[in-house]
Amino acid sequence: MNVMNASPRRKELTRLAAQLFVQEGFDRTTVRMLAQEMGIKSGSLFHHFRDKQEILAAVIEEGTQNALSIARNALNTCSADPELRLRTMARAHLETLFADRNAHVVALFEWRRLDPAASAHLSHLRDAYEALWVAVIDDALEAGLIHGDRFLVSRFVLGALNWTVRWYDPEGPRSPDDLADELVAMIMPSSP
Amino acid sequence: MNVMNASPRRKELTRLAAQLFVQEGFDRTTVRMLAQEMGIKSGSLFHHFRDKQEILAAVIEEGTQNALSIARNALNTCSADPELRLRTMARAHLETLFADRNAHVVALFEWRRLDPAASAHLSHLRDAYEALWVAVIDDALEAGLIHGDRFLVSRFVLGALNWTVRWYDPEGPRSPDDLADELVAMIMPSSP
DNA sequence: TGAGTAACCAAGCAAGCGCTAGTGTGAATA
DNA sequence: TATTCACACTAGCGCTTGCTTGGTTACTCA
Repeated sequence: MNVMNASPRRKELTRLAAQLFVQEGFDRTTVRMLAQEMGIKSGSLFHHFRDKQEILAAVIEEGTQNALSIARNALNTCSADPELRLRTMARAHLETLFADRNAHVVALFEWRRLDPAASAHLSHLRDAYEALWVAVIDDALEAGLIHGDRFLVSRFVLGALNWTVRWYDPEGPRSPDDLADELVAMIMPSSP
Repeated sequence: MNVMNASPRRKELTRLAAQLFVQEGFDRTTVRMLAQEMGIKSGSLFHHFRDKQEILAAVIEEGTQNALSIARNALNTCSADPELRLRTMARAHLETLFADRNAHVVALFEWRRLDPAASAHLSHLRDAYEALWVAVIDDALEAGLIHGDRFLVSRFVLGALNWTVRWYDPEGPRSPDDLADELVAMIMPSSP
C-alpha cells in the first residue's frame, strides 16, 4: 500500500474509479467492478489503496484541488473589475466542473460517504474554494452590481451552477462559458 | 402484498422509509433497518411492498404528488400578475420542499436508483410539475420582469431552489418564504 | 360461529460484499 | 550476484444483503 503518495498509476486508477462512482454510485460500485475496470484483480486493488473509502477520498481530493487551482489562477490573471471577476469566477467554476466532471459529481453527491477523518481534511479544501466565491460576491455587492444578502446570493449562485451537472449537455450548442455569462446576466440588473 | 393501493399503514411505512433513505442513502438502508424502524421484522416488510425498489418508488411518488397539488393550488388561488405568480411558485416550491423534506431529498438524490418502469411512470409526474414552472417563467419573461433564455432561467432557478436542501436550516431565523422572496428579488432587475 | 383476510413472525437461503493472507515475478538497487 | 521493491495473482474468510418460505395471530363480517 502506498502511504499517501500520488504515483501516476494511482492517479490513473483514481480517474477510472471516479467514472465508475458516477455511473453506479459509490455504494453500488464494488471493489470487483473497480478492479475489472482497472484491468487487475480485486485483491490487487488494495496494494494501491488502503480500503474503498480511500479511493473515494482520492477522487474527491483530486477534483477539489483542481477546482481550487483553476479558480485561483483565473482570478489572478484577471483585473480588479468586480463584474469581470464575477463572470470569471462563474466561468472557472463551470470550466472545472465539466473538464473534471466525474470527480466533481462524486464530490457533490457522494461527499457523505467519506469517513469523518477524510471529510474533515477535505472540508478545508472546499472551504478555501468557497471563500474565493464569497470574496468575489462581496465585491460585486459593494460595487452595486447585484443586490441581496451575501450569504444567500452565494448559496443561490453556487446552487444554480452545481445543479447544471444534472441537465447540461457539453455536446450541445451552448458552451460552459455561455452558461456562466447567462447566469451572471440573470442576476445583474444593469445588463442589456 | 398490496397491489398498488395506499393503505394508511403503507403510507406510514413509506414516511418512515423516506426518513431512513435520507439519513443513510437508499443503498445503505437495509431492509432490516427499515423493518426495525417500522417496528416489524424484515420478512413482514414484503407483505406491504413487493421489493425494496417499490418502497423507493412509493416515497418519491408521495413527495412528487404533494408538490404538484400544492403548486397547482397555490397558482389557482392567485391573481394573474406575473410577478406574484413567480413569487408564489417559488414559495410553493420551498414550502413543499421543507414540509415534505425527506421525500423530496430522496426524489432529488436517489432518483437514479429507480428501476426503468418506475422511473418512466414518475417522470410524467415530475414533468407536469416542471411544466408549471416553465409557464410561470414564460409569463415573467413576456412581462419583462426578468430576462434571459426561458430554458436556462428555469433550470437556474430550480437549481438554486433545490440546492437549498443542502444548506438551509428551517430552524434558523429565515423562513422559506423569505428565501423565495430573496431569490425572486435577486433575478428581478426592477426590485428595490 | 366460523370463514376469510391483513398483518406479522421465525428461520434461513443463495448471492454478493469488503478485505486478507500468502505467493509469484520482473525490474531496479546494493 | 543477492536483495529489495512495486505490482499483480489465487483463494477464500466472515459477514451482510435482499428476499422467500411456511406458519401464526388478530380482526372483520356474514
